[in-house]
Amino acid sequence: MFGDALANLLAFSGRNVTREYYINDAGAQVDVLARSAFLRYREALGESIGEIPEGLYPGDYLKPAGAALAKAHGASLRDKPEAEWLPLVRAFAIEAMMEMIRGDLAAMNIRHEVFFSERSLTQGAAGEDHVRAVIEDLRARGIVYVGHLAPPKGQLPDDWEDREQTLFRSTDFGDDVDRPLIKSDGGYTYFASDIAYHKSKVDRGFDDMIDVWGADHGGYVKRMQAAVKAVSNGRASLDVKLCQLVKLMRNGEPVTMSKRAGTFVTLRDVVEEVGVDAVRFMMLFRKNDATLEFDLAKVIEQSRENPVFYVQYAHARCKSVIRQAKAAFPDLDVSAAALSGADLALLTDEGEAGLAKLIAQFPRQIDAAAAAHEPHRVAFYLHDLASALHSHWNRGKDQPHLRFVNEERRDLTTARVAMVASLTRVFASGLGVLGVSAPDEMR
RNA sequence: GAUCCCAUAGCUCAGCUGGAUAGAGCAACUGCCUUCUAAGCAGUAGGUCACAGGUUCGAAUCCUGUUGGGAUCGCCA
Repeated sequence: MFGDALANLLAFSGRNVTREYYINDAGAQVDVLARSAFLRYREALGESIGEIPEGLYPGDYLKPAGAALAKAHGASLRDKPEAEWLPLVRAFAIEAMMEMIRGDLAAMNIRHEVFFSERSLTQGAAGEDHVRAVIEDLRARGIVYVGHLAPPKGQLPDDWEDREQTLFRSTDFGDDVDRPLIKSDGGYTYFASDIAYHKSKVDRGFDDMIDVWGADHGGYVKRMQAAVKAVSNGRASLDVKLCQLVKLMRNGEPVTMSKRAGTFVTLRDVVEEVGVDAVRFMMLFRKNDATLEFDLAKVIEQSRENPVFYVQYAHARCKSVIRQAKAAFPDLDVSAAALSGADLALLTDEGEAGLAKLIAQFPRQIDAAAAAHEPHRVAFYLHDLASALHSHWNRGKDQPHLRFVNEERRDLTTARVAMVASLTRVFASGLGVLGVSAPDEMR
């Protein structure tokens, strides 16, 4: 959600943005996934599989994939050796997972232009190995070498053994130690693939890259930035936005996520409970690097108090004013072109001046938020703007001459409607950046 | 042992890249619906900006150190 809003923000401020989703479909984890799916496949064929063995994924989410496999292949895979079914089941399981992920993303209003497969780096259409190519390129430039790594200070891992390995000279680019590229089993490290992936981005012409990671990967930032420098000869930049892990609470108690115990809660569950607008606004109404405490009970019970409604209500009020103005002056032209001729000098009240000032800040707020890569600023700006509008609106209760629609004064109403039309656009645009809907009315 | 992030009101968080009496929401208390939507407004109360130094005309903001919390630390993903 953070990345989606940031991309919206950058696009809205005039930058050329491409949103990519990096699919981790390589490495040992997908083989585990495939074996787990194969187990569900046997289950779907009627076998009793008992407890899911240690080392495989126990989640129920693979059951549909297993059933689909059974439907597509019958019992034909069951007795074959693993080497034969693994590639097939793996591809099938990856597709099933991606289907699920796409569904989750859609439910949260998150869109991507590109889904980039990690597997394609080593197994491209023409069979080329981009990871190998990058390593060789860097080796030729002396940035990759074979050497030894000192063990970490403090606690020594019990299985530590000194060995010679292929290393990336990330210390030349600001990292603390050099980083290995090839595992002891000869496979590439995750980092090696990541270098190739970012190289691919650079080659495709992306000079300003932004990665969005979970905070548990914080130790990874320096080496990735080092790699981007190396791979682009310092031309490209990489900003890594770390989103803190959500600490899920229920009635003040931390919720332990256990799939077996049925206490596993996904963001999608929350979205389905309280609505995508409320969740998105809540997630974006804070800095990305601050830990988010997410009390499930409170979120659901107090969803009425979510600040998103405050802002959406402000937008709805603006729409209401325009409807009322049309009712009072049926022939009033509320198009942007017509309203641009309104006499804004008639807006002399301090509340109106305050609103006008805030409206005028919108472009600068957008620019500042975009430059800092901080979409939450937009959310806070909108909240301030909504506050100013609600406040001014209520002054019309005691002072009827301040109401937006004045049936005696067509010129004044026109000027006020012009301002409200701008407000409407700002609310709609700002909420659009956050990926939150801007309803015409709330009842 | 090392690196990264965080510490602001009882709670959840802002603080526009160094400016004047540090702000909002929730919780508490007091008012406002025959009038454009009360999902709203006005007000009261609540803070030694973790602590100690430093830079500066000026620091919640920048630097150093300390404490407390979180994350990470060859080949995991």
